[in-house]
Amino acid sequence: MYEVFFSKFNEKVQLSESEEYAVKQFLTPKKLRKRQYLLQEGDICKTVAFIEKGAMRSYIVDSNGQEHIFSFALEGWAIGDLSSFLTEQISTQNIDALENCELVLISKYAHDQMLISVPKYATFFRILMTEAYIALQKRTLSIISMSLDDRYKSFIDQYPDIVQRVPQHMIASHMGLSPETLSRIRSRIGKSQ
Amino acid sequence: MYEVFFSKFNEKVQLSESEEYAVKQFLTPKKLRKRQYLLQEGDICKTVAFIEKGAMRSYIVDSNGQEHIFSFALEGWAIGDLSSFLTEQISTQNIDALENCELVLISKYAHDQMLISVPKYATFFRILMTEAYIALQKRTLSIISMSLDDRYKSFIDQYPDIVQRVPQHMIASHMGLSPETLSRIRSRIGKSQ
DNA sequence: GGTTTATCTTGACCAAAATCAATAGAATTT
DNA sequence: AAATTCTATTGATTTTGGTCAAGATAAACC
Repeated sequence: MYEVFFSKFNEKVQLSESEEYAVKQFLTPKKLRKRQYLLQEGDICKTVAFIEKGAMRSYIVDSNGQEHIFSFALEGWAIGDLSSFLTEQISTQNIDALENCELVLISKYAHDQMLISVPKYATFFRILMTEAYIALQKRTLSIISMSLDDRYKSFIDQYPDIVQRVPQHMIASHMGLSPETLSRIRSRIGKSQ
Repeated sequence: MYEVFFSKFNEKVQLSESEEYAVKQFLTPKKLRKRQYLLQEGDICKTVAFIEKGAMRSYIVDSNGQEHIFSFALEGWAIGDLSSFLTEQISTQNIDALENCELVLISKYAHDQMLISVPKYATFFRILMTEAYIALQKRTLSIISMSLDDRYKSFIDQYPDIVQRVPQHMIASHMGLSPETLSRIRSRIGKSQ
């Protein structure tokens, strides 16, 4: 149990047996069926979810009722509304399962406790946070500086597994485009993948 | 010296006198004249800069030679190419001063040392990192889901000081727009500010 | 197995932003 | 003080992506 989680953890910060045991006490397993919600807007994000198996997404709904996907997450990734989780304010995001999922949940209480009592958790969290920031920075740079064709090419290059497992119109939504436009981009660049 | 830096630090994590002294040993003051570079693309980002006074920006240049501003930073903010800083790979970003600046520099060596020897620095860095991520997430959400008018309104609302101190065409660049389009947005919404 | 629903593509048309160009006022430089 | 550079606005035109609509295929559901 928790194989993917601890393999990721040990890849970033090496844990001893006893440390691993200590962390384990704070974790909760959870299964989610496809289309089930982990978080709905208006609620407070009470847990961060680490994905052992499956695929999830987070999205917001704008004033016209249109969905906009903020992020995808596959095995080995974490998902949650960090802003709501840390401040305990209500969230504007929705998070649901794109496939049946096996998750490892970390509650706010568990998170706060581990930050205090398991120094390596603080390190692990800092590293994940930094990596997430760098990835988001890269995405922002590509939005403000690249052509749509290049943005899509770089996306399939960086996340081929997402392209394979997620419907195309959701990738369009993630890029801030209409499905029709993404379809035309693909035909322009030769439907690679 | 370092007033703004330590006031920010203590706001996030309270330091004792001796801890403050320990941190001080790792800091380097630096003044930059307007238009001077802190980092040029092709170089490795060797320091993170904390701004005591002045204004800076980071930007990338695309394949057509066009500049795209990634971020602004004023007093109390930090700036640097985190990806290059942490991995010690060459940077694609340029960082320069928009006004004469007084900076506090933290080198990679100082950063690594403090992470090990000053636990509260690790906490401080984790908190800054988390806040930066949340801000960038908010920006990304606004890009994929809001109208340009609303994005600009929310920008002047959130960063009135930047709007006042930075030329309009740079704000257009930061939003990924042409200067003409931003000018037209302003005339549409009534030139607020 | 057959129906319904989801997904993707393509075309026609429309709306929005980019580009090109000209102007004018501010701010810097010399 | 004059000249130069930077900045912002406005108009005309072009380009790009969005919207609407129809059709085709594939997948999920009963």
